[in-house]
Amino acid sequence: MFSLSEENYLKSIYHLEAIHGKGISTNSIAKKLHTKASSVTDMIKKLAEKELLVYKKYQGVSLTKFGRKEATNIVRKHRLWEVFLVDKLNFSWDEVHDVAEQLEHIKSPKLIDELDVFLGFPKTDPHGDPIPDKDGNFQKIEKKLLSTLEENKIGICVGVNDSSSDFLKYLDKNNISLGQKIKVLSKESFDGSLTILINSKAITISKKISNNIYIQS
Amino acid sequence: MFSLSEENYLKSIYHLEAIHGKGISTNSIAKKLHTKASSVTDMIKKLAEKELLVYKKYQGVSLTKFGRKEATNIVRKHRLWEVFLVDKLNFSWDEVHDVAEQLEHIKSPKLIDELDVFLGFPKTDPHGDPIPDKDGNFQKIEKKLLSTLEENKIGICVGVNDSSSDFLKYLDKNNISLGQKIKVLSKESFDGSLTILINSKAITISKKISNNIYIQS
DNA sequence: ATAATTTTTTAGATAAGACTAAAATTATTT
DNA sequence: AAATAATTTTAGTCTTATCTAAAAAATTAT
Repeated sequence: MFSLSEENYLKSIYHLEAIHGKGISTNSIAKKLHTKASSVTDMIKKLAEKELLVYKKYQGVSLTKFGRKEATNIVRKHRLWEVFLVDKLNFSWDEVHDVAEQLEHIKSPKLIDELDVFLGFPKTDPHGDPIPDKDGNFQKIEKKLLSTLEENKIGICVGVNDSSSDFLKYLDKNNISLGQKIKVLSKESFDGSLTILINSKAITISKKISNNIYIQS
Repeated sequence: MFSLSEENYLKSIYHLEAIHGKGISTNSIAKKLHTKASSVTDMIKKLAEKELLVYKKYQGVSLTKFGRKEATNIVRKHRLWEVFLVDKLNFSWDEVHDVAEQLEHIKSPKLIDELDVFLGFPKTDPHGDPIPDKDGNFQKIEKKLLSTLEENKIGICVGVNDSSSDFLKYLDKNNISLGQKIKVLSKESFDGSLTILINSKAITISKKISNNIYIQS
């Protein structure tokens, strides 16, 4: 069993590896966890001791197989709870993160497996992210950034890159949700902004927005 | 917001007050929490500082109105989660305690109120204990110990005094569950053991058992 | 009413996890 | 290749919640 803090480090390193590959820097972990580099050094020593990751001074860390398994399980729990909150308790997708952040640390294998059954073995969470099964396996979702879609092409929104409440509320306001069809009407080369068609209504979104929406085309 | 430890102290003192009235001793709290008296003294000083309870050296403690409100809310959360586990996730009544003990500390008013809605505003938990509503009110359940029932009288099981897994499993084995009709066939005055009728089958139970079963008659 | 016992509190120590400040190492410039 | 900058680690401190051992107060027994 690992402490709440240890689990949060594991999860952060897992997410960082998903983006940057192996060899995660002390500073990047500190930034992600809103903590100080010195605190990170202390903790990664402990996690290395427990064989959850490999650490060499000044060289960053990489999760071991064991560490990745533990991290995946935390992600599984987080995402299943998110589905529960949205599907059963009327939470909207911008409200689930903080609560799931707490629920993911509850220790009970039966709880999470029964929750999985109860929810009907969902494959993705409310933001389109894949949910690992009991064994840690999950399907990679085919997706690309809306910002890479060409003019006059159509895509289906399948995920978001930013799960902050602010961003999600912006999407709600503009009727952008998972499964939504999006057509790129035009692309402004100067600032990368897009004019897109949603439910036969044209709106213009900034590059920053289109860089945080995943689509399938 | 209170820490996990603070919440556990509040809850324990709340339960002790329900049995023994005001003025809970340091030692009894220590026993309940499996901790040492000196640790309790430290903590109750802190809780008194926060006006959750009243404390005078060597005199024990009593919850303030504020402290009781907080404690009641933790109990509400614990019991609602127990209902969730049994009704929705196929837990049996002897499996819920440890998990609910963790879940009760999740901080999200929306979570618990939506859970209440989702469960259909249950009035009692799987052990027959009342669930406080949002405002902390709950109905007192009319009940007495099975051990006080006279020969040839009939009662309905409405609760248990001991929620340990061992005791609950014993009840399962003997088909004693909430709502079960129980008739006292005979009472042995020497050791207080009872012979009772359950589903037209007679069994004999010890005084210790009958002292932990609540009935309505 | 005094002695013995039990309970409670105080004092000082420990572990986890965070912090600041300074030192060590690595990376980047010029 | 040396100087500067950035990153990482170390050393020492703090807080929370625990503990043990000893002192103080309250209770019980003689």
